[in-house]
Amino acid sequence: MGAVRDLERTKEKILRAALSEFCAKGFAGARTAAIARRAGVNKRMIFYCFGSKENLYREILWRKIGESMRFFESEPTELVAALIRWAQKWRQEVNWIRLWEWEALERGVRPVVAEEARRECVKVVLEKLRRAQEEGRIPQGPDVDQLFLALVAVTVFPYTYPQLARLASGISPMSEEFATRQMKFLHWLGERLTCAGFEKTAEPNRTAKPQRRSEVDHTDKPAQSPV
Amino acid sequence: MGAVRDLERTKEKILRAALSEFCAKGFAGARTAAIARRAGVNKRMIFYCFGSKENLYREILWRKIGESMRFFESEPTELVAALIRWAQKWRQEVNWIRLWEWEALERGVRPVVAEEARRECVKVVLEKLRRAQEEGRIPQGPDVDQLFLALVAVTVFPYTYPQLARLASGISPMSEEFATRQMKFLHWLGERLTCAGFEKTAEPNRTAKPQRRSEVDHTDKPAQSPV
DNA sequence: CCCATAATTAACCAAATGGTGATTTGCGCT
DNA sequence: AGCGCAAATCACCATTTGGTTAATTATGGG
Repeated sequence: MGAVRDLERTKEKILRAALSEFCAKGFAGARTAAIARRAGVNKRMIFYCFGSKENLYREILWRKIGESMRFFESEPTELVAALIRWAQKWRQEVNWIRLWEWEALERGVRPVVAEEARRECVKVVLEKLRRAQEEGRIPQGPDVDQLFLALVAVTVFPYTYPQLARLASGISPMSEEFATRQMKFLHWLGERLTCAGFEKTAEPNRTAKPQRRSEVDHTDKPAQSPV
Repeated sequence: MGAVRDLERTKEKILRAALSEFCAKGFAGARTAAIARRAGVNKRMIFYCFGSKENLYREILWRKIGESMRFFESEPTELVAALIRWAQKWRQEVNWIRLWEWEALERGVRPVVAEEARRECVKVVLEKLRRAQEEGRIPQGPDVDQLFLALVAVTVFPYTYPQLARLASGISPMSEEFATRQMKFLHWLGERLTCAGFEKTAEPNRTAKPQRRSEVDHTDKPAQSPV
């Protein structure tokens, strides 16, 4: 086995360990010694491989951002489906959310890494929403920007503030039970947002017309419906 | 002026400075030396007054939680109004949001301080929602827990992830422009959520609930329970 | 005015931190 | 076998950290 004295392998081990550590403690709170211990590697190797704690952090952000971009690119256009899909994604990627959150808190408004890539990623989703709006699949009323933020907000929030989610619902946001309730709510919300009277204006309209019910698979399949 | 050698005054100065520092850097990132400098006070005084960094932090949480509870108690029952009111509140209390967020990240799911007080605070709002639901002022469909989380989510999100808000909208979430757009969106959303397909039975019934103010306790124990 | 006491300060400390220089160890090659 | 070189280790550093010991200064009461 080439596992001894294999630099690539060592790098991977460090990256994996560093991801956990950064997710758990943030950049400032993370300890290089702890990363080394978790990785089962001499602390010196961190600096040998990545030069500095900062560089290591950047490297991890790059990787994670790449992943998330790939996710958004393959995301379904139908609103309820997207909501469900996102919620599931966040649930199984709490670490990524935490990383994101740490960064917002520690680093401030300007992304330290891959600003362009991120902008691109967001733009793609916004574009989809805009097209959906033009084609009448979602209401014309709201700003797509704001709508997008709201959709992400609703799905991500319980994992961003697990404390509050637990206080409100009485159970852990990581539990199956919570996920079920959330799905149910997201369905309701999605229907609300898409169905009633979006043909013309955002005028409140009494004709709550049941519309094509979106098929949602709770399993995390690719759910392809590109563009 | 009695500003010289006044312990209460000194405490206040420290608390104010510590609030900024903790909001900016979190607990781990905050530096006692920086707090002292900001407060224009000898570092030793922090420990003289509060015993430890940890205690100082707890004290601040206590105060802020008290504030937020008072806010929620006086909050309007009408949904759109509540949305608007919350959004405005968050906007002018970004520091409080940050503190909250830091805590979620650094301290984990279990509140370190005032768990009971918080639960009470959430319960009050949930109760209002439930009543609104019974009286038909908001739809019967959704779980109040989930609805509550979603409402908070939508209003708080831009300030939680200013990076993303900026990427999506192109402007700073702290700008006037953003606030305007958000208000417009919240109106739209509120209408959507309340109007279609149920009867509106307006009954301006407001019950003021007397609230016991908790005594500040430096030795607040985390109320441990294995999770 | 004096003195006990409380508020304030200065100097200091042990532990921990990110980071390095020097050294050893093992793999691949001839 | 022996050599070159990269991978891995070890011991160490300068700095920063929360926290403390002990000295100093003001204040209010007698």
